[in-house]
Amino acid sequence: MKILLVEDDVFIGESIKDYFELQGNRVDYYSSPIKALEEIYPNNYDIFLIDINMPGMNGYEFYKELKNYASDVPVIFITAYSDIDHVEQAFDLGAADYIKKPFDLKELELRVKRLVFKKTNEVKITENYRFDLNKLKLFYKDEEVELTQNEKYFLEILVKNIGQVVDSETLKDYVWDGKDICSNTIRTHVKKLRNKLKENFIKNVRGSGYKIEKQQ
Amino acid sequence: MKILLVEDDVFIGESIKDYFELQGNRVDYYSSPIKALEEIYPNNYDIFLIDINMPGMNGYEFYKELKNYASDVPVIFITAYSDIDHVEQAFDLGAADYIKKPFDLKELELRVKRLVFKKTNEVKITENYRFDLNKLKLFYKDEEVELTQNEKYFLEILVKNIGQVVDSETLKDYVWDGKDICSNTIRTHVKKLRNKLKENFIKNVRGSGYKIEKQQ
DNA sequence: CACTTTTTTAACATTATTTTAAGATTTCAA
DNA sequence: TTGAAATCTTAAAATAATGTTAAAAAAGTG
Repeated sequence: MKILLVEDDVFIGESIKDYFELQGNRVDYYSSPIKALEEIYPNNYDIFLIDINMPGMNGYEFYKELKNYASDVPVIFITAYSDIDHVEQAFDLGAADYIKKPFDLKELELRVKRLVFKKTNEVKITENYRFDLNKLKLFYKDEEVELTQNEKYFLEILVKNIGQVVDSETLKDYVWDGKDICSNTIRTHVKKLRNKLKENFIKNVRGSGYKIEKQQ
Repeated sequence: MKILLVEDDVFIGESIKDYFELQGNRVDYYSSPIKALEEIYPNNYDIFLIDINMPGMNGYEFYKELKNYASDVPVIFITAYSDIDHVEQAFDLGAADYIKKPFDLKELELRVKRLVFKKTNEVKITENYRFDLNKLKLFYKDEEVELTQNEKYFLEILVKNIGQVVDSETLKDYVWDGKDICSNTIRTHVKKLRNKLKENFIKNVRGSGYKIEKQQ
């Protein structure tokens, strides 16, 4: 799971980051929303944790920006306020949840898990293929398909967005962590991956990116 | 909005019913899940509000039944428990949300509204065709029509100005980013697009440009 | 270090899309 | 009715995106 955390109180921020990283998650922590906007690809996250009261740009405005690029990523607003108006504003913006300070980290974990692991962690790709989003493992009829690290990340982001196109900027950022790679690298990886598959469920959408078709 | 409410505590049940009915909604309230199962048609509701701890049949079991007939209706579980096992069980079942007792009715309202009035950015073009302005996808009766990049942009600008003529300067500027293209290019694209459609909703307005007629 | 595996690059092949050109058809007004 | 302008249609050329292959570079392993 990859988390974007934006919280101006560095003590709270670091605590949350440590807590989730200890459980094997990836946490990108920013204490300033402005800085975050400059550096991130919103689509790469499973969830946003955003403080509402921050200097420079408040959490609502910040989320409005993110939403343009990642309308499907759930957000939990962290707030020191408790009045219903703030809750309402949050929900109007499409918030998935909100949590009031001070809170127990365990409670935050519950709320995060509730949103992120909405569905089962195994996603059915085709009749025979399924992908385990926790263990990043691909199975063909109960038999594991051996994947390299990059292939795992590649499938992870595709499976997370199953039915939707994942563009190459998102792929670069997610699989290669923003590193500058040659234009061919993605294509070569797709080729290698396809070679390992008995059915080619990795579809290219010309001019946009790659996707896995959603089953019905 | 039509709500199914199943809650064994009659005081809470009636309060919720009154609250939502005051706002012009219809609420079918049952204090017993067994009774509810005998009388209702699950598919008639926009949302289910289900208490978890009920005598006779708990909320999870009750929802499992409903789900067979109405898998798309979102459910909010009402619970007095706060431990993770219950939350997990709820979400394994596909719960859209849960809310802990005691809660503010306004908060429940916000959570309900968020689920029921999810905003979409889909524009109806004809009886069978609709266009998603977020994802730039065209659908014919729930089936996506494959479009090339330029075709997507072309439809986007037409749909955004539905009912109005879009002149060729605007088209050039929007689809081709101002690039100098031969006078025939637009026509060829229109032709290709029309070939993909079962109904021709792209009308030419001689001397002006193209438009999509507004539905009523 | 020597070996294997994985990742990246480069060069070229293939395919899909976009654009152009040129003839056919439609439309509208004189 | 007729001619010019606009639009439609078709095919083919030009361009751009993706696919393929092999080999070099980098990373991991004992």
